[in-house]
Amino acid sequence: MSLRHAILTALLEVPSTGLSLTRRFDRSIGYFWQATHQQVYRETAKLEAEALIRAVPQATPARGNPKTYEVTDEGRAELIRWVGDSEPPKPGRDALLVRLRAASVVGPGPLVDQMREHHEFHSARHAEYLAVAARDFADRELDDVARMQYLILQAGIGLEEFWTAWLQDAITELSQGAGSRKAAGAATAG
Amino acid sequence: MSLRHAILTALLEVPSTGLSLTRRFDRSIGYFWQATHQQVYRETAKLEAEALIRAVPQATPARGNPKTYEVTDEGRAELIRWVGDSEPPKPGRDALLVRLRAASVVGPGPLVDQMREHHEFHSARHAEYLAVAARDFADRELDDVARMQYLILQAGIGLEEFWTAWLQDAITELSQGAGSRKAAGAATAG
DNA sequence: CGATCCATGTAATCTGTTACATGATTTT
DNA sequence: AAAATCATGTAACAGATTACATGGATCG
Repeated sequence: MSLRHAILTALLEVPSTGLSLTRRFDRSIGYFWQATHQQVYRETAKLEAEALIRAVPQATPARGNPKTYEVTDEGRAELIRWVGDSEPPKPGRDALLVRLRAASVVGPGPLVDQMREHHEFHSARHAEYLAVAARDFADRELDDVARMQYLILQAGIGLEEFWTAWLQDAITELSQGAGSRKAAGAATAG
Repeated sequence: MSLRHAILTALLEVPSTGLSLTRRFDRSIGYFWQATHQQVYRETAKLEAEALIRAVPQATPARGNPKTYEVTDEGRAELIRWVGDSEPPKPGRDALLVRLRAASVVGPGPLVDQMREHHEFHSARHAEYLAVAARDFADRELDDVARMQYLILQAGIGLEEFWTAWLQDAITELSQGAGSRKAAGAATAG
């Protein structure tokens, strides 16, 4: 159950409304954990009911009557507890690899086009991350907090770098193979 | 909806019972798509109802009366259709990175131990993949099918390689930093 | 003949996704 | 005054997880 803890973390960093939280799930947090606004609203409602977060009273209510949340002491304690939790590592789910495996059985079809799209996506994101790294972490002394943040960013950079390279290989392979032969229904008993 | 297509692929490779399918989701398929036996049974029931797979009549029913499934022509057609489907790439969810980000706000606690476990896991899996690569793909001419399978394996190898290296870095960083200072509640508005 | 494993399933719950609803506030 | 945007939500559903149930087969 990481969503609530991602929200607690985000709110500790800076108190936010549901919508601005959602926006952050499209950006920095969303690089490794996504959530739609419905998930955010549902979860903030629960968290407020459990008194792990609370709405900050507002002097001047803005339009749409937004509620700004902040984390309570109980919320902070819960987050600290959770950080110490251990969870067995589990490999992610990757639909593209499922597709490629299917393609190895029934033939690739237009899968290469898909891969080109993915390649573009990952390569763009890679550039994005590098820009953030240059902007926020280059040429300065990093304290412990900044070093942890940099580590997270480096994970992102490394992953995008990997996928970009792998997709490039895969595209080359599939483009070459497609013309010469057709993939037959050979079996690999997993 | 990749589960059903992962199942179709697996059954095309080799007809299986629910339980042996589940086992394959612990091994080869499970390297990039996991499923519990409940998911498998539910999905095979649906697939059979939709006539995308069918139970193979058995001469000698074994214990527990297992049903062996195979893919119908409709099933194969559906899989081919799905391989051609396009789906926007979405970055995976990674609970460990959420934890690390939380740790950058409330302090790392015993997170390093977690990371050591993960490091061990990924390094073991890396070795596993390399063994498979050496056993199944070294020193032989690869046809199109084998080359696609090898591509999938290379994705696994590359990812495990990356995580192993990154975790090593992260562990070093966290071990160094932990003694000197405590992470304070500095903010990074995402 | 009790323990263990094979094989399939039900039920409840949680998490995530998609579609739609509502009202208020800017903008044009 | 209409259109677009802000902000929060409801409802329905799909997908995933966890706990438990059942009955037969084999093993010691």
